[in-house]
Amino acid sequence: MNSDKPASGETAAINFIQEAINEHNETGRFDGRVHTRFPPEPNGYMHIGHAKAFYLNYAIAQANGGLFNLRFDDTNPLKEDVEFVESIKEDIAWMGCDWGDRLYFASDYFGKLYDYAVQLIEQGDAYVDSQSGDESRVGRGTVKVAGTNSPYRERTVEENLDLFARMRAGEFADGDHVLRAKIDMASPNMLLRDPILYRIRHATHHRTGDAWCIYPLYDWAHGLEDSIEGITHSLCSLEFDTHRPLYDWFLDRLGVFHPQQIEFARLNLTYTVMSKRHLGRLVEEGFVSGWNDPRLPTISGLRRRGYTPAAIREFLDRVGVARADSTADHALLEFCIREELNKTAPRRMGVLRPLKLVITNYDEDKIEMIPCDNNPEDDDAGQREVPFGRELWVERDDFREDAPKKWFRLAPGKEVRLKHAYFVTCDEVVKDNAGEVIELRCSYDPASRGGSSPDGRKVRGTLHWVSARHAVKAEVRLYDHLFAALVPGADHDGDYTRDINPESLVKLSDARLEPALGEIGEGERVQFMRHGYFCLDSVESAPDKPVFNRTVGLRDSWAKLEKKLSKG
RNA sequence: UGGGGCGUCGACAAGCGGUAAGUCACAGGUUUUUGGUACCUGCAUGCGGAGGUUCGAAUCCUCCCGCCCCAACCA
Repeated sequence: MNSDKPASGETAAINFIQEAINEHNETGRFDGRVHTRFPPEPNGYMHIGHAKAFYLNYAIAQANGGLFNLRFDDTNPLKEDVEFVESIKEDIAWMGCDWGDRLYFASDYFGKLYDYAVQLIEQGDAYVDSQSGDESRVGRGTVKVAGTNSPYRERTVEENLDLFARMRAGEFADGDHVLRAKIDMASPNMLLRDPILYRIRHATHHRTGDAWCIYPLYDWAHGLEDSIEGITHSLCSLEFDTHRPLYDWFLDRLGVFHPQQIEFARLNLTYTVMSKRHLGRLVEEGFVSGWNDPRLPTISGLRRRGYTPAAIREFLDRVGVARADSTADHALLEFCIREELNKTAPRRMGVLRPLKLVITNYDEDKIEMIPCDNNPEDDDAGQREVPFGRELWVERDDFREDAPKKWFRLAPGKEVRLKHAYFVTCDEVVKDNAGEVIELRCSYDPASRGGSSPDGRKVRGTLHWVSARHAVKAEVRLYDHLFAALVPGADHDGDYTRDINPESLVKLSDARLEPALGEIGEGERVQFMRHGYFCLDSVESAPDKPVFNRTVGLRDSWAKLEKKLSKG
């Protein structure tokens, strides 16, 4: 499960979509063929909710020996841009979803779509409407009141053909006319009240330039895009359920290949927001540093944070696919990345908030190279040698002047184990004028080298450490939920920015790391022992000033225990 | 004149008339040179509610309640 590509057996347990496919295979509806697609609009960055959609499409195709297309649904030149095309491709590929040579654009079908529209007009199934936007809005009625027919609804086929050709030729201004399907203005399904197929937009398209000044709308274009590509199963999110009758109507009227649209519930996650619009606002208003801010659920953010494609896929597999609105627990995502990194990430020692520890009975100039296991979970990971000397950095949080109950770590007079090295006992606490502890003076037991004593005495606490003389200085960034609320905005009338967690990013600029961490490469993931999993920040890290991101912390049962003790 | 979708443990989610899987979370314990990991145990007499059909109902029927989506020339 650690490869970049999903294993074939990895795909999720059978779900209702696979059941539908099984049924189609039995009846021979698609001749046993399974062909899916992911149709993003290039107007923003991909987030983990999109990942659910494209991974589902990809996995379903894989599981059935089928094909998966990537198709950009670029029918609205006002909102779309090539910048997004590239980032979307990068994110989908990174997730291991391979579209082979099947990269398509809805804009490639503009000519065919136009011809189909002409066919519809000729059949008497579409007409040019010349009402203003306001008029047609009023005419559509409301959810409880039937709409009324447009005064232009009964134009002749010839007139419609002429007007439509002139729309395409650029004879009219934006908004002068639209092409509408002639369905039923009284339908209880609002979408069937003569939906608009084309609007006039004198805008330059990022791919077709100025070749067109009329652009198709989603409902008209989407089913045909699927049909043209021979898609068998058109998977989309729940809100398109009411669009399905329209999807079917166009395909039936045109008599073309007819894929099956199937809707599933989109992914929501606790402690975050998940829509391009909401994420975009966070970026634009500076609540985060960009679309790839490590606190965002964007694919680029998760990547920068240190998440792996396999862990995200595992998460998606565990969440499953169903039709009920749901909000997955963010803790499950964290579980998945911990599960993988525990098995794969080399262990290293890093002191985040340094406190000097001096071993008074250790020779001033002596340096020992201490062999340390790279990963107790992986027998093949081997060992590395870490320099040890008289002056060390240890974690400030690992010392308490007044040790609480069940405290296993450093305190005056207490003995602890320095991981892989020696037992040390805290003899003296040195403070500055302000009363701040600035140094611990300890003595070590030379017989305890390697971390165990020949007399067999037990030491409960094991601490990580870094030789002061060899330490690499670095900045470390600790991340927490971007929002403090389970469902951001729920208690503030939807204004999720009011639930922003002020401590979602903590920068520690004075961390001291073992030498091996000075040579780590981008994309490598390590465990800082007793802290969590970290990687180099791909944006702001520099060779002379490394910056590490915490992907996720280790479980901290001491923190829980202490909380309980202080309450009890 | 409204239409559509959905309600099974704190969160996901199996279940498809034969007597409530699993995972995360949570709680307790064992092991431990990471208070990590691993392992063990516990966690729905109950399936939104009320009736009904049946030997038997989360599964079928009826009514009710709740939540989500639809009135962009967005997707």
